[in-house]
Amino acid sequence: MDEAEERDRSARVVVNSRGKGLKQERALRTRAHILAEAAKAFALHGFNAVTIQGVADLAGMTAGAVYFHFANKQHLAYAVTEEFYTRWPALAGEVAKLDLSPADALIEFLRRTALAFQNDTVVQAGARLQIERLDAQFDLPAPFDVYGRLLSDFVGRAYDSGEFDTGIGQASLVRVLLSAMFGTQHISWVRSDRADMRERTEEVIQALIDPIRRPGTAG
Amino acid sequence: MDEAEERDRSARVVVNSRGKGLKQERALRTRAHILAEAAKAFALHGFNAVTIQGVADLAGMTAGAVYFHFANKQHLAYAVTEEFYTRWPALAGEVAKLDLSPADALIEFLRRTALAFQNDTVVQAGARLQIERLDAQFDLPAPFDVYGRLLSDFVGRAYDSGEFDTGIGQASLVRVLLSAMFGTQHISWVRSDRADMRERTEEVIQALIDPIRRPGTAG
Amino acid sequence: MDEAEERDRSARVVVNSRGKGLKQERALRTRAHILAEAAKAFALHGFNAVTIQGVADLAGMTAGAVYFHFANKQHLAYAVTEEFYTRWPALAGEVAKLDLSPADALIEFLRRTALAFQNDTVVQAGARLQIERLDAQFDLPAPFDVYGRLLSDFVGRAYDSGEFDTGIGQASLVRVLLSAMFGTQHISWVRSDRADMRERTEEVIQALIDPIRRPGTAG
Amino acid sequence: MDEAEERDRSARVVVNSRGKGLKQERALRTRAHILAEAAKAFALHGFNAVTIQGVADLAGMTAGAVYFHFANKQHLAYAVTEEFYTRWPALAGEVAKLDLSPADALIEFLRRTALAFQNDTVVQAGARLQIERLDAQFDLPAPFDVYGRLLSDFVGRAYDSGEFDTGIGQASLVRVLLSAMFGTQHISWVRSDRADMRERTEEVIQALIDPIRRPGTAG
DNA sequence: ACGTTCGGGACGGCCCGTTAGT
DNA sequence: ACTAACGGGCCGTCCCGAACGT
Repeated sequence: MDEAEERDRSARVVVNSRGKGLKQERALRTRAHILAEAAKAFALHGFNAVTIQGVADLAGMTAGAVYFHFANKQHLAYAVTEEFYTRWPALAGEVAKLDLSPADALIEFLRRTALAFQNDTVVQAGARLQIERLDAQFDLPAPFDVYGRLLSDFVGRAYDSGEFDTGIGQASLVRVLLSAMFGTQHISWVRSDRADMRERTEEVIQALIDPIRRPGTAG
Repeated sequence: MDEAEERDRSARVVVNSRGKGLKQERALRTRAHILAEAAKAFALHGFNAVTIQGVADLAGMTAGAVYFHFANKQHLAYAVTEEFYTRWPALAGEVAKLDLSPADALIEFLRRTALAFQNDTVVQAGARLQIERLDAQFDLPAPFDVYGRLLSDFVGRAYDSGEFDTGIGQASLVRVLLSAMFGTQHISWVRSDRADMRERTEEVIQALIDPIRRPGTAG
Repeated sequence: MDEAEERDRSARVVVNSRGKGLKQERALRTRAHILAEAAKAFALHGFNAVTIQGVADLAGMTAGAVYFHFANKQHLAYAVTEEFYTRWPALAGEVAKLDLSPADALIEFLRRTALAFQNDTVVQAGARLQIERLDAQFDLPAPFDVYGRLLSDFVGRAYDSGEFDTGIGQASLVRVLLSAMFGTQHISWVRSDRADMRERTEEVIQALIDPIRRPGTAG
Repeated sequence: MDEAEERDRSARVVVNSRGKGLKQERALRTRAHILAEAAKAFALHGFNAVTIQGVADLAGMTAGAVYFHFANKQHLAYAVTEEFYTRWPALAGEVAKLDLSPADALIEFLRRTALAFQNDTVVQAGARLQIERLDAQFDLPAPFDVYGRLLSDFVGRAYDSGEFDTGIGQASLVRVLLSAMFGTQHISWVRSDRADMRERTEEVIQALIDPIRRPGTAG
C-alpha cells in the first residue's frame, strides 16, 4: 500500500541515521553487495528470468533480506539502472582530465565506452534492462539521454574547435553516433559476447569521425 | 520435452495432406491468423508479458486452439521470428527489380527497411523477440545474419561499381551500417515510437554513405 | 487487470455454452463441490485462516483447479455468501407452505433458523464471513437485510392479523428480534458450538413474542 | 514455542522493579501507548489485517520496540482483550454508585454499555477480537462471561426487589438480554457504524424490560 | 531497561504454460 | 477445436529473532 512512499528502505535508513554510521556501514555494504549480484544476474538473464530468490542465493542471503533493502523486484532493477546512469558522467569526467583535443577526447570517450561494456557488469545490466523496456520506468532519465547529452558535449566542442568539417549537422552526427554505438554494443554482445567490442568501436570511429576530421588535426 | 520431435504441428499437417485441401486451407488461415495476432502481442509487450491466453483472446479462440497449431509458446515466437527473417530477402528482391545504381539500391534498401520497421508488425515483433535473447534459440539463422548478408551484397556491388571511395574497408562499412541501422531503429522506437524513423534513417545515409560517394555518382 | 470483468470463470462458461450442456454438468458439479468444501473451511476457520490450497485439498483437487472455477479467494467467499443469502427466502417459502397462523409462522421461521445454523454449513460459513467484515463486500445485499426483510414480513402479518399486542412498534420489534437471533446464534456458537441453539431460540421466543401475544391466540 | 513462558515482558518488568520507578514509568507509558494504538488498529481492521509494523508505525516506533513490550501479535491482542474485560466491572461500579432502583440500575447499565461501544476504542477492539475467534484463547475468561455475570447480578437484584414479573426465568432473561445487546451492538456497527447504537438499545429495553416491569415501579 | 537495525524463514495468493479427454 | 484440470513456481508479505547500542 501507499506505493510511491519510498523507493526502497535504504532511503529510510539514511534518513533515520543521525550520525550513527556504524551499523549502517554493514547495511550499506550488504545493499551494495546485493546490487552487484543483481546486476550480474540481470546482465546475464534479463529482468524476467531473474528471481529474487536467485539474487538472494547469489548474494548468500535469504529473499527476505533482499526485501529489506529493496521493496520489490522493480526497485532492484531501478537501483541498478540508477547506478548505470552514473557511469557515463564519471567516464566523461575522467576523459576530461586527460587534456586531449576535443576530437581526441570524443574518440577516447567512445573507446572507454567500449571498455565499460566489456568489463562493467552494471553497464551491461543497465543496457539490458533498458532494452527490455519494462513498463514502469519510474522517474529515471529517458534511455540514451544521459549518454546522448555527453556525446553532444564532446561533439560540440570538436565542432567549436574547428577540428570537424561541418558537412553534417552536429545534432545529426550525435544521433548517428549514438545509434552506431548502441547498435555496435548490442551486436557485439549477441555475436561475440562482446569479445570484438573494441575492434567494432574502432570501425565506428573510422566510419563516422575520421572522414569529417580536418587534415592536420589528427592525434 | 522430446524436443526435436517437430517444430510445430503445422508441419505434420502439411505432411499429412493428401488432397484434402479444404480443411487445410481453413487450418492454415487460422494458423496465419494466430501468428499475426501473436506478432502484435510480442511487438507490444515482449515475450514474457505475452500469455497464450492473451494471444488466444486476441485471435478470438481458446488457448487450446492455439496449442493445436503451435506446440508451445516458444514455437509461437519461433514461427514469428521465422517469418520475420523472410521479410528482408523479400525487401531486397523488390529493390533489385527497381533498376537502380548499386549505391542507390543500397539507399533504397535502407529506406524500405525503415518503412518496414514502421509498418510491419512481424518485423517489429521479430526485432523485439531477438533483442530479448530468449534462451532457446532453435536452429534459426543467427540474429542480424540475414540482414547483414543482404547489406553486404548491396555494399559489395556499390564498391565493385566504383561508386564508393575505398577509404574504409567494405566489411567494416557493412558492420557499421548494420549497427547504425539497428541502433537507429531501436532508439526511434524508444523515443518516438518510431515516428521519426525515416528522418533518422536519412541521417544515417548522410553520415555513412554520402561522404564516401564519388562525386558525380549521386542519384 | 480489467477487474470488474467477471465474477468468476463460471460466468464465462455459461456464456460460452451454446446448448452443449454436457461437459458443463461435470464442471458445475465440481464447482458446487469446491463451494461446499470451501463453506466447511470458512465456517471452521474463517476467511483468513483458509488457504486455497487447503480448500483444494479438501476438494481433492489442485489449487489450479480451484482457480479455474473461482478467480480468487475473495470470489470464493463471495460465492459462499451469495449462496448463504438464498437460504433465508427458501426457508421462508417452506414455512409459508405450512398453513400456520402468522404468529406461529414467525415462530416456526425462527425455529428453522436455529436448525439452519446448527446443520447448514453454508449458513454457518456465510454468517462467519459476514461477521469478519472483509473489505471488499462486492455488490451483495447488505448483511442482515435479507433476513431482516423476511422477519419484517412475518411480523407484519402477525400484527395485521391482530395476534400481537401493539405495545411496541413493529419495526422496533423486528430489529430487536434480529439482534437477539443474531446474538443468540453467535453466543451459542462460541459457548456450546451451537449445541444449545434450540433452547436459546425458545428463550428468545418466550422473551420477545409470548409477552405480546394476545390471549387465546396461542398455537 | 515455549508458550506458557510468560504472557509478555511487561510481567517481568514489574517483577524486576525494585524502586527504579523512573525508567519503568516511561516503559509503562510506552506500553500503554502501543496498546492504545493497537486497539485502534484492531477495532478498525481486525486481527489479521493488523500488522506489527502497522501498529509500530501508528505508535511512532519500530516493530522491534513493540516486540519488547509484547511477545508476539497474539499477546498484543490478548492484552487488548484483557483490558477490554476490565471495562464492564468498572462500568457496573459506576452505576452502583448512582443509588438507583435495581431495575433502573440495570437499564442504566445497558445505556452505558451502548455509550462504551460508541466511544471506547478498547471496547470496540475487544468485541471485534472476540468475534473473530482467534484460535489461541489464552486463559482469559470466556467471552461474554464477565458481562453476562454482571447482567445476571443486575437482573437478580431486580427480581429480588420484586420489580420484575417472574413470567420468564431469570437466567433466560439474562441470556436473551445478553444476546440482544450483543446483536444490537454488532448490527449497529455494521449498518450505521454505531451511530444508532443508543436508539437500538432503547428498543431492547422496551422490548425486554418494560413488558415485565410491575406497574408502579417505573423510574 | 529500552529501543533499533538488519536479516531469516516460511508460506500464501495467484498466474501461467501445458495436457488429458472430448 | 474446447473444457477442465494439473503442477510448478514466483512475488511479496509478515512474524519474528539476534546483534547491537544507549
